[in-house]
Amino acid sequence: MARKVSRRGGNIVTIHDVARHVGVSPMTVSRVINGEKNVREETRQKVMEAVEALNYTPNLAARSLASQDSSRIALIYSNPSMSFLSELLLGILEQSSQSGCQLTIESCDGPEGVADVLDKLKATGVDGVVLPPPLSDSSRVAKALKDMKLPFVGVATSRPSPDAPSVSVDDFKAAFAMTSRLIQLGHRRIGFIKGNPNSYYSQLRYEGYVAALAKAGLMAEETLVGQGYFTYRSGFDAAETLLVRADRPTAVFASNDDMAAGAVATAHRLGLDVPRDVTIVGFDDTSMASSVWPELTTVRQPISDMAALALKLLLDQIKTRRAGQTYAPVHEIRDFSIVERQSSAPLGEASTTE
Amino acid sequence: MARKVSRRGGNIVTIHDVARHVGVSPMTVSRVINGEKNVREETRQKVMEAVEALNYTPNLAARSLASQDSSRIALIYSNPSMSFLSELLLGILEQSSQSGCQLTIESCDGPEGVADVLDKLKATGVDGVVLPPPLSDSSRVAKALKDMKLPFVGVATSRPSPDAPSVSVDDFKAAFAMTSRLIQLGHRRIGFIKGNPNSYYSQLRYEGYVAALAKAGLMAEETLVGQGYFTYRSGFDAAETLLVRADRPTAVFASNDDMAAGAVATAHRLGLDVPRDVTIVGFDDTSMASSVWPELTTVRQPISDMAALALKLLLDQIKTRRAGQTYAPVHEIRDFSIVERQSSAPLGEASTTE
DNA sequence: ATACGCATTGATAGCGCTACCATTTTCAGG
DNA sequence: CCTGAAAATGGTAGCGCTATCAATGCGTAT
Repeated sequence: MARKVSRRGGNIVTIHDVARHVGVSPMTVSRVINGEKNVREETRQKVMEAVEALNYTPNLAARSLASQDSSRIALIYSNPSMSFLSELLLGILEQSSQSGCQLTIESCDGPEGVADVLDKLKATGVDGVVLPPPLSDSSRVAKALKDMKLPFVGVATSRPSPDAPSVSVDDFKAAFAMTSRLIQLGHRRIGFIKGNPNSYYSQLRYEGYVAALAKAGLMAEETLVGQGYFTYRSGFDAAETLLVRADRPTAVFASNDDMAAGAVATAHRLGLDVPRDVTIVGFDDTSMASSVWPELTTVRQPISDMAALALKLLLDQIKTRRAGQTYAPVHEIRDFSIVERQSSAPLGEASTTE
Repeated sequence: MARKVSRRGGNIVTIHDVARHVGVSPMTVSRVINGEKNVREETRQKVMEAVEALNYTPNLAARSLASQDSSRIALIYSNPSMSFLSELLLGILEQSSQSGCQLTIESCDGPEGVADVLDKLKATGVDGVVLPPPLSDSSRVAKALKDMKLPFVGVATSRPSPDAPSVSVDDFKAAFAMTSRLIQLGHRRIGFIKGNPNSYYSQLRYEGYVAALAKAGLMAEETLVGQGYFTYRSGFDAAETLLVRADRPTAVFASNDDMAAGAVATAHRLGLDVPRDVTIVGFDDTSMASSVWPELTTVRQPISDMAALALKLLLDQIKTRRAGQTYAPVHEIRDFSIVERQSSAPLGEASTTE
């Protein structure tokens, strides 16, 4: 009998082919590719080589069907800072295609709108939910999810729910580090633009700023702090108050990139050069940061990684729950970093670029 | 024997349950949910009702395993205007989860870098590729894909490959429409900021602008046209040349949103109010358009829909090819629309908002 | 040497769905 | 009423993988 021709493109290589090639059972191959123990090192090696040689890639559909772990997970977002969202999607997509889970993306209008989405999801049947900010910060949403007994995970939350895992950076520490960096650059009058007062992480960022100033023996002057709402426009407006003053700050730390970009626009409008006349820095390192000019110095969160990890945690949680065990939520903290671009400069230094 | 408890969350409903409920065979149910003919109307009705009643949703993993149509498709992007990308992702994701195909996202550095990515993909085995701009415009990439006999689809291409399907808007017509709108608002001196000269759609947008002017009996003055490269910075710079002149244009049409945002920044820097002193409009309606202030009037492309459709076309193509038939590429044109926000105003009108 | 425990491997039986072919039903025309 | 073809439906056999448990091999305590 002739070998059946696969209808799949080129990928006719199955686990059986690999098994035959090595001379073991498919089961052993399965164990190797899933990284289980109880496989002799020698065997593992041989299988690995065969996988490499035959260019085998597991069929995710078959895998999730067989292992019954195909989960439907939903990502619910509101107030999409698109740039944040896209990075998030990138990370989550990668992970989901690796884990072979079905992703649904839903949007809603703020924490209030979540209820509707949840109802809809309940009808279609989801197994878990990923919550980016600002939803991840809402205890109301957390409660709703908990009531539905739906596992979820928060991404970039500063106030993680005690019931659900989360992945975030240390907002306080990050804001502290950025502020310290500005001080190190020689700045003493450092302005700050707060984010939405409802957000806990907004609060943390502010506290980090204050703490860094304090450590350097500086005081957080109220007149140097503006209130924003994480939008470009709010940064634009808040910056005006800060920058029209004669004794304006030499540096402004906006607590997200959108507001920093708005602040830069205001600086320009007031005839101030950035960074020559004023240093402006942001937070998040969304695509906004590198698409405006001058490109923003900012605090980078590894959003994509965080999202991937979050999904993994969620899947773990679901698995654990299905096994009937109780899940102890873990709260992962990722490292941030400070990316220095063209919007910041040491105090008093004449010019930087061109 | 006790009913086996499913390990899946809530979704224990299988095609068998539905079949039993109606009193038909699973096969019939399968036919109904896949919209095949050869099912009596009466039967179809009953099955539909049962599906509804039991809240059945097909298991995609099982489906794609059984039907052998699980395709791996890759989205390759370069020069990610993140905002564009994220909209694209949203659309493609939705479609892919419906179609049960595996998505991989790959990035590369311009058309030159595609070769490497392609090699990698070839190794892991993909069945098709989705190409957003600017890659979708590159005949070099198209050729490489064709040589590999790898099906692909272009999103937002103005110069579709004769061998592959594509989805796009009519860039010429859109630019024509926007320019006409500016004329209708009373503007006569209308500047234009071109995009990257390598992009064909950039060319088309420019031609649309010129044609609209011509139709209104206006001439496209060379001094009113700036050269940009689709980046914020390039719009920022190009706008300066246009706007410092005493006889500056009263409106500037930048051929994408990033450049328009850059132009707005320049206008502000020069002490011009937008839109009071100058109207500035963009193209694409990416998130950039609504995150800057004033929010940009722009040409909206339904990116998300286009991406979803593109994926569908790609999957069709793959299916057709597998069936051994020849595929005649279709080129879909989607409708654009003009979204008027705060960055445009009728000529001479004192103020608009606040 | 015998037995026991542990690490390693293999055989079997599906996961939920659909392709394929066999079977039954339906209904026109004779 | 019969015949034959088309329409409608059902039965069977996997898709590629993994859970489960049985079987093997090996080292060590008895």
